[in-house]
Amino acid sequence: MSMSTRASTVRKPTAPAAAHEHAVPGPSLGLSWSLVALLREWSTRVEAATEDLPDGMRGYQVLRVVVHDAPPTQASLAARLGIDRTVMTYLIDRYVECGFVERRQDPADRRARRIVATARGRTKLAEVDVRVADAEEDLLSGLPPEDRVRFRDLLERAASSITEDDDPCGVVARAATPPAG
Amino acid sequence: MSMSTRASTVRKPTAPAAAHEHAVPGPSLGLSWSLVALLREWSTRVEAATEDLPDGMRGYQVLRVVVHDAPPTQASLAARLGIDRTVMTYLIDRYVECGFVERRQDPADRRARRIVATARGRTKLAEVDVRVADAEEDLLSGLPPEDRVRFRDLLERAASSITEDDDPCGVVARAATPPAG
DNA sequence: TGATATCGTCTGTCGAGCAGACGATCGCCG
DNA sequence: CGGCGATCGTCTGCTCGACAGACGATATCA
Repeated sequence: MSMSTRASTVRKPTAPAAAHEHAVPGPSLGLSWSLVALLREWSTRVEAATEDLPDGMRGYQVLRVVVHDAPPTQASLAARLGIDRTVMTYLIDRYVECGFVERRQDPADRRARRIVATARGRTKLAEVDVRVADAEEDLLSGLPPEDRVRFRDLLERAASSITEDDDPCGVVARAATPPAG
Repeated sequence: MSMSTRASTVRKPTAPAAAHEHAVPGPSLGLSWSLVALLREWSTRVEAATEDLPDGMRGYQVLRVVVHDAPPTQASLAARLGIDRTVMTYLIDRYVECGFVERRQDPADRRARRIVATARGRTKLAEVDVRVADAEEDLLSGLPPEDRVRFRDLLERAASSITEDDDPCGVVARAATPPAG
């Protein structure tokens, strides 16, 4: 769908815990506001939970994919997570340094490097996973348990519906439709 | 809670729509993944919807507060949205240039400038609001309408529970607390 | 009145992301 | 077999945004 390079400038809001204004707008400033608020808090917490991992949350996402998927190449990782290749290079560098992953020549394509997780990397991920899950549960502590479950479910469905739509051929095509038919 | 300056590095993932790997991990990579995915798509779309506003989505948030609240000072705006004061300065600058807002001396405190929206600013906001709402609705198009409503509701409740918990004194204090000692 | 804190502004520095070029390798096609 | 374009990972240089710090103006308190 090629949103072009346009969208940028969304950098993380810094949030140095500075606010504390008494002029809280109160309720319902729209979906945007809720999402932004939730996101800010979420990223703060997850960032804290992943602080001993290189590149914080982003590195966490990378490690996650590396561990759960078949050893991906740097390019596929980059594409999947929306990270630049050049960035992926030194991101992986740091993970190699820490002994969390290894670069291996793909015997089938000697240009590519397969990124595989070390035992240490897996252990670390498991550990951080717990902290992250914890932080997330904490994040939703304002909701009664049943609603949390519902929320997670809806969120997941919404997200998966997106990642599928990502490809214009997507949902339909995957069955048996010739592209642009 | 003072997360210190630590949490950074969360910059927006670029998302040049490059992926299209067939190795979609399938279901349930956790809340993180869903949130990240949803967020990425959301910010791409909202960014597009707010592209003719200075500073994109962030500027949009600012304008929103300016229009809906009593004229805030730059400092309160900055604190509220987690933006640095020095950044807020030139952000407002641009909005003044565009004629969307005005700076007015606060008669009660001549250091502070009250940011007030112009008629033009209000109009523009209304226009962008529609586009954003549109984009958001589009974002959830993968969910049946009833679920969208439920999702919005849950999201909003989760968010508001957070912004209140934000300040430990928060809800209670808002009644009658002297400003910062 | 003087001391201290806050508001908004300006300047300098730092770091991250991105474009572009490069060597190595693949795959294709003649 | 040998050339040709494309791709992978890397490196380099540039650009842009965030943040620290200093500054004048003003408020507040002693």
